[in-house]
Amino acid sequence: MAARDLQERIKKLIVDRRLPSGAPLPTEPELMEYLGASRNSVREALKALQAMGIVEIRHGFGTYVGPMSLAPMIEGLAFRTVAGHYRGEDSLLQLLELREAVETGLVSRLAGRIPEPDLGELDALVVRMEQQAAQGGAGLAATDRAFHATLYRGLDNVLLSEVLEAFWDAFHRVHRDLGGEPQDPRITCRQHREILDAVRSGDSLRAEEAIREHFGNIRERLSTARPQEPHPPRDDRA
Amino acid sequence: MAARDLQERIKKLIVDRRLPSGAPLPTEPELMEYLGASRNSVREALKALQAMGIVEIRHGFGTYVGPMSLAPMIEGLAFRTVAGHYRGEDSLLQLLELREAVETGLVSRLAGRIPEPDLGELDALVVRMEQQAAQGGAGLAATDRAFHATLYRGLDNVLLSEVLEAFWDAFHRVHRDLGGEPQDPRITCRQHREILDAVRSGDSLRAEEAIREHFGNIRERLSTARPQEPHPPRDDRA
DNA sequence: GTGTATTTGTTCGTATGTATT
DNA sequence: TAATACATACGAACAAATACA
Repeated sequence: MAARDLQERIKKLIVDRRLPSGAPLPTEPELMEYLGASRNSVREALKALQAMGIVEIRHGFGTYVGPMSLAPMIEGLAFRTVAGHYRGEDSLLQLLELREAVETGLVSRLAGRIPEPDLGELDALVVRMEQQAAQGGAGLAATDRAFHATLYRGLDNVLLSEVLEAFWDAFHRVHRDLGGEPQDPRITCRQHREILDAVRSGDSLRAEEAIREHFGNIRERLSTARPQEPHPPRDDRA
Repeated sequence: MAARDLQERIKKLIVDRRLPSGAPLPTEPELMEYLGASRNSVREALKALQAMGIVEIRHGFGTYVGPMSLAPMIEGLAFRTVAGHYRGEDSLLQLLELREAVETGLVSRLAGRIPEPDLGELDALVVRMEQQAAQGGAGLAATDRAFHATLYRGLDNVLLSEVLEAFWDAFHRVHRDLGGEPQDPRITCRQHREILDAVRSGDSLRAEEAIREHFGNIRERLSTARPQEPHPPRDDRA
C-alpha cells in the first residue's frame, strides 16, 4: 500500500469527520484496521503528518488533531535559510527583505486605523522595551515580537497575523542560531517609538518610512557582521 | 532514542556537510549506524523530513537532499484552509485577503520599476489570457499564475517570489477542491490588462487600486457562491 | 534480455516506557 | 500497587524498484 495514500486518507478522515483541533484520532490499531496497513506504515504516515502540524502525537496517551499552527512553516523556512546560508547564499538577507516588503505594505494601510486599546498596548510595549534596554537587554526579543504582533492585529485576519509572526520567528531563530550580533537596544527602541508615533498620526508615508528605517538598521548589522562563517553551526531546536 | 533527535541530527548532518539540493544522503543502513538507531526509527525520521521537503526519498534508488521548495508550506496552508472551511470558518476568504494584503503592498512599490522585458512578457500573457478566454477558458489558471509570478519577478528576491506563488497555489488548489465557481474570464482579462497598464504607467495608487479591484472580484464570487457546503470533500492530491 | 546487487517499501513479532484507572 | 491501554522502539524477513554488468 502506498505510504503517500495513507497520509491523504488520514487527512481525508479528519476533514470528513469535521474533527476540530485537539480532537482524538483513532488509535494506531484502529487506524491499522481502517487503513488496512501495518503499524509501521501507519506510524510513518503519522510522523509525516506530525511534521506538517496536522496531527499531534503524545507519548503513551494518544494521537490528536494538531493545532494547525504555522510552526512547520517556520521550521521549513528556518532550515532552508540556514542551509542556504552555509552554502554561501544570502538567504538570511532574503528572509529579512521578505519581512520588510510585507510589513511596509501593511503598515501604510494600517496607519491611522489602529484601535485605541491596541495603541495603548503598543505604548506599554515600547516602555517595557526601553526598560529592558536600560537593564542589559534581557527579554528584548520577546517584546519586539509582541510589538510587531500587536501592530498587525488590527488587520483582523488571524491567518495574516500568524504568517507575519512565522516570518518573525524564522528570521530571529536563524539569526540567533547563526550567532548574529544583536541590535543596539537604544536605536531599536527609538525606531519602534517612531513607528508607533507614525501609525498613530495616521501618516501612511511616515509609517512606511519608519518601518523601512527599522529594517534598514537590521540589514546593516547583517551585512557588516559576517560575510560568511566557516564555523560549524549550532543545532536548532524543536 | 528520541525520534525528535533523529530528525535534528539528520538536518545537522546536511548543514554540516554543506550538502546542496540533490546531493545523496547516506543510505538507511549507514544512517542506522551513524545515528545508532533502528531502521524503523530512521525511516520515521526520514518520512517526517520528507514531509517538510528537506529530503527526497526515491524508491530503490536512494535518499537525497530535497529541493527546499515551499511545497510543504502550500500543503499545510491548503489543508488548514480546507479543514477550517468545513468547520464553518471563513478560512478561504482569509487566505484570499492574505494574498491581497501582500500584493497590494508590493505592486505599489513595483509600479514604474518593472524591467522592459518583463513588461513585454506580461503583455504576451494578457494576450494569451484573452485568447484562452475566447476559447472556453482552458489553461486560464496557468496563465493567471504566470502573470502574477512575472509581475513580482522584478522584486529580485527569489524567496519572496516563491512565497507569493505558494499563496497563489494554496488558494487555487483549495478553491478548486472545494468546487468554487471560476471567474468570468472577460472580467479577469480586463482587470489584468488594467493592472499591467497601471504598473507600466508608474502610477502607484492606480496599480494598488487595480490589484484591489481584481481581488474584490474574486472575493465576491467567493461570498455569493456558497455560504457553507455540506457535501463530502474531494480528496486533495499529492 | 537476464541476473545480481543495492536500496527503499512493507510487514510481523516482541519488548519497553508512559499515562490512566 | 496492580492492571490496562497506548505509544515507542528494535530486529528480522520479504517485496518492489532501480542500477549495472
